[in-house]
Amino acid sequence: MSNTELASALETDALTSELRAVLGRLVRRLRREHRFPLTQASVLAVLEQEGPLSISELAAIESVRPQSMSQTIAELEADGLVTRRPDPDDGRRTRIAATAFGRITLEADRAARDGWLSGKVQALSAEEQETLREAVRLMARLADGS
Amino acid sequence: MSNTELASALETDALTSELRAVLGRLVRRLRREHRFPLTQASVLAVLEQEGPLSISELAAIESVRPQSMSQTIAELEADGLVTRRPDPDDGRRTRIAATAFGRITLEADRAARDGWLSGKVQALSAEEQETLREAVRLMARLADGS
DNA sequence: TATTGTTATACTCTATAACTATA
DNA sequence: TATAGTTATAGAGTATAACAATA
Repeated sequence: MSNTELASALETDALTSELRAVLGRLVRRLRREHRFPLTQASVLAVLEQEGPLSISELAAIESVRPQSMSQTIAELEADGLVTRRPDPDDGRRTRIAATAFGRITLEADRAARDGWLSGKVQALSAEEQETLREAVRLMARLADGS
Repeated sequence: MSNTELASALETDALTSELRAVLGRLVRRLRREHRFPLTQASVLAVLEQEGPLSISELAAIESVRPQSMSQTIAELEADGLVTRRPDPDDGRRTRIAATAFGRITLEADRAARDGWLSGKVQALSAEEQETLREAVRLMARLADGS
């Protein structure tokens, strides 16, 4: 490895470490702004956007195991935030949908939590927002790629 | 609010949602690549870089409560990855340091975990890496700001 | 057999409350 | 009183293993 390549690799390692550190801090910060659990809010937001989905579909979207999603949905249902209906075409599947109460709760949570982050994001300049937008695409590739 | 402002706010909200979603997926992905727990690895890396630190200092760096850090350090110590020595100047403080075994273990973990992420980051173009670098700075402001 | 989903169990990670010891 | 740290307890979030029901 040449000196130039070595220097480049060290810079990449530093970037990687910093990325990992800031991810942790940002997730923890976001968690502290909550009304109800972060995962539940995330699932509810997906359901509101995408309409009724099955447990497996939700698990794939969130990159968690179906068993974990099953638990999350059970909690949301116990709180009256989602309903489950049998899929008319496939007896194995369940169609999960947000309730009206779920949508209202999500909106209230957004005002508190995303509200905090949205405010922060809005305070960034247009150029900074564009940088963040590109970085989100890059991070999605990192997270979802093979 | 004008139509232009409304459109801008909606775009910011979308960016915020996507940022939140990708953070979750990336953290989970990173967790799956582990040898030993993510938090422990993070603390060990700080200790290796910054030398001996107290529980409170580590808690501040990681943005967690001192009680939580106390628990993390107890686990690291039980595994022989760090040592604790009384601070000679302040009887209340403890100086936490990485052991030789801790440094070796961290290196092995990096090969597996940061190795995975580093490889991903290195696969990005120079421009993309620069975007990510800027975004890390922005996210640090979001996470650590008031 | 393959897919969908559940239940049981355990581990990671973090928090709050209540406490001790030192400054 | 204020600061550093610990212990106890609880809750969020996720995983693996074992299982039942349906395709």
